[in-house]
Amino acid sequence: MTRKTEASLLETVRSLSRESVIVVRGRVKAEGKAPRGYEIIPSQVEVLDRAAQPLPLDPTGKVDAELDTRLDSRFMDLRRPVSLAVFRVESAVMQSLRSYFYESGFLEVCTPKIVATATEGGTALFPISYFEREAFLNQSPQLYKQILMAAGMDRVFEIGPIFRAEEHDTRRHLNEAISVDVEVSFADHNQVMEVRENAVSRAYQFVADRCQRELELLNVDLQVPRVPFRRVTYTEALDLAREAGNTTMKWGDDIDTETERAVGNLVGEHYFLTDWPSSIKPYYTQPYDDRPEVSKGFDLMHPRMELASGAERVHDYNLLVERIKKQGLNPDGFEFYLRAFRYGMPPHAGWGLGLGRVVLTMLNLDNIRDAVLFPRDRRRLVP
RNA sequence: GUCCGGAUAGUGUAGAGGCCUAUCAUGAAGCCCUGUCGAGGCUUCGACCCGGGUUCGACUCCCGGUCCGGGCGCCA
Repeated sequence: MTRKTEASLLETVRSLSRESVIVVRGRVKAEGKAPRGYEIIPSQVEVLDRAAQPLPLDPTGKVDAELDTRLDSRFMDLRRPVSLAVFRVESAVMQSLRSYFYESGFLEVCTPKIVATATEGGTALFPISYFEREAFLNQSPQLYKQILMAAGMDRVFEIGPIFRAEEHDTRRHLNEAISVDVEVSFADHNQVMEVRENAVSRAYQFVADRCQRELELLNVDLQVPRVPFRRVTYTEALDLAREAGNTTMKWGDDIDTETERAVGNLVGEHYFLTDWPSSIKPYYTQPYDDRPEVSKGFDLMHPRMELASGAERVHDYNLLVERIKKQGLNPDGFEFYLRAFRYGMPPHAGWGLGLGRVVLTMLNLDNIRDAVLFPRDRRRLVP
């Protein structure tokens, strides 16, 4: 290397701003003093793109940035290894879930996210303008998964977005989320609970095997939950919370945050909350034959929060119509859905799992926004 | 929605009526030093969210707004 080329190289390197994109050509040389044990003796340095200054946050992690600052400049935030690690883990979780479903004979499906009416009742939907009509963003693939059961697609799964226009403002809610949804024909609630605990346990194992560097960066000592997960009935959960003096709930109330947390602390690991009162579960949840006030609905719980809900579904047309009416909804609005129940609908069961919450609880993150690349909440619509 | 807390250089922070010409770190510019480190040293640059009020004097206190964080609610 001549002195002249060395001088021009030095000038190029000296003039570089931090985070500029370059190509270095040169000889790789072992060097004990270098941080990674080798150095590149450059013969050519090419500047592909010069980074502007100052940077919106410090990508080396030397100086912290608040979540809001990080989300405003997510592209820069993700250059921090700890931030990127979360999404490497998320990708591994999705890979594990997909491979598990494919191995188990599931079909992956895509259901529409633009829907005609607020058919499911209850939760608030985002209205959108659809040519000359009003339409909505779907809050769940629920009805479409069930229609596919009538189509003979006996085992389906979907990983896709769901939208909820609720004005909640917490560390565990977003207005757009990714839902992992499963529906299985000729299965009851117990069988799909097994699918779910296996899916979650395998995802943990996959991450433990494949993401050691990420877990280390994130300072997570990952415990793979063992199957079967504990089953706790709604009634037992209430009793547990009462004994601990941590609830004011009555049987039939929806479980509040305080009770949920109390039971989570007592159980201390993933568990299923089963046998919910029929009155607080949606119309498509199958009641027990011998005690219709109790349903075959279940939630998958992490000690910190709910991860997923599911149920054996009502497959009898008449019962379904009756339950829709009982919940104060108009069956006319459900015609596209109810039609699928008239010409031979197998019994079926399924569930939906919040991907962000799985990652959040797996990595013990503080805020769901940390587990989503570009989160959408009450106030944040960009980036 | 509601309650509590907060907003200071690009980023993260200290300061709680006059000690503020506002602290420290990081960063940027420059100089010096140096086979390795998040290198080091010195110099310089860069900030009090907005509007009103109280006061001789407001970054600091009061009122309103905006935005942020947390709890609860809502989340079939």
